[in-house]
Amino acid sequence: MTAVDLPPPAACCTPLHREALSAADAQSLARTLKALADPTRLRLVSLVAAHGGEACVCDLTEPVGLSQPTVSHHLKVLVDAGLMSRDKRGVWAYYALVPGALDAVARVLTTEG
Amino acid sequence: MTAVDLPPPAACCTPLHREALSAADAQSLARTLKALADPTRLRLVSLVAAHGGEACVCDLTEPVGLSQPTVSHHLKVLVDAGLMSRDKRGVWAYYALVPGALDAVARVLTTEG
DNA sequence: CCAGGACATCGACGGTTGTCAATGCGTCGT
DNA sequence: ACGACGCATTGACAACCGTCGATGTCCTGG
Repeated sequence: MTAVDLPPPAACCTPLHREALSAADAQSLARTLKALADPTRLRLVSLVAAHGGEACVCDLTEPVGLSQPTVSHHLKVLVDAGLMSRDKRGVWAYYALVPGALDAVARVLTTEG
Repeated sequence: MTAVDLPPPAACCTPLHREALSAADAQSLARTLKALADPTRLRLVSLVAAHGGEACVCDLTEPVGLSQPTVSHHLKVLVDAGLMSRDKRGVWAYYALVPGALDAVARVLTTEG
């Protein structure tokens, strides 16, 4: 894996309701949204947030009721999308929300103002 | 199609960063996000918004560069997700954003405040 | 009534995705 | 040094998704 497909920041730029999205921007935003568009990953995000902003895989496997490899896979998707960060400390890998990443997505979707 | 899987309003309820999402809420929100997590559908949304809030299929087919059945399919997905509305007037079918639907999604994702 | 246009639906096909069991890799006690 | 633990990676498989061409349906104009 060459990490060639790193998304820019997260869901950069365009307000979505002001001007027609370019094909490239649409693809970039879609990649971020696709990372969120899964019940398991949404639960992982909210579990991490409710767990004090940080949690290791072992904290998450049981609540979501899936196998450890599957949870690891989902967390990797979230990290690759720039929504979460991974910090390996000793034997444990701590996952945390990237501050502002979700808000950036929300801002693109907002049509108010 | 029995329209059995109508999503509640759109992406109801839970703030996502306050409490752990229930499995049901996660599934509901994921369904809405999945409707948005496609480059073509994002462009359709922004095209409709930039087109004065309303557009017919014939206005959208050429800008996205896809076949008419494909565009119709994507629009149906957006309508089923509660993000767009369809109004058939004569021969044409006019699609419009459901006011507040995108903002509801954005509000769930926001972690500020 | 008939021809044509706008849109929806159907059937099919390739690519992607979510899941698991099995396995590999570091790290910590003992 | 060795075994146990936490996590990542791999390979496989079923289910789903985006796309198209072909066809069906409804409205309009002549």
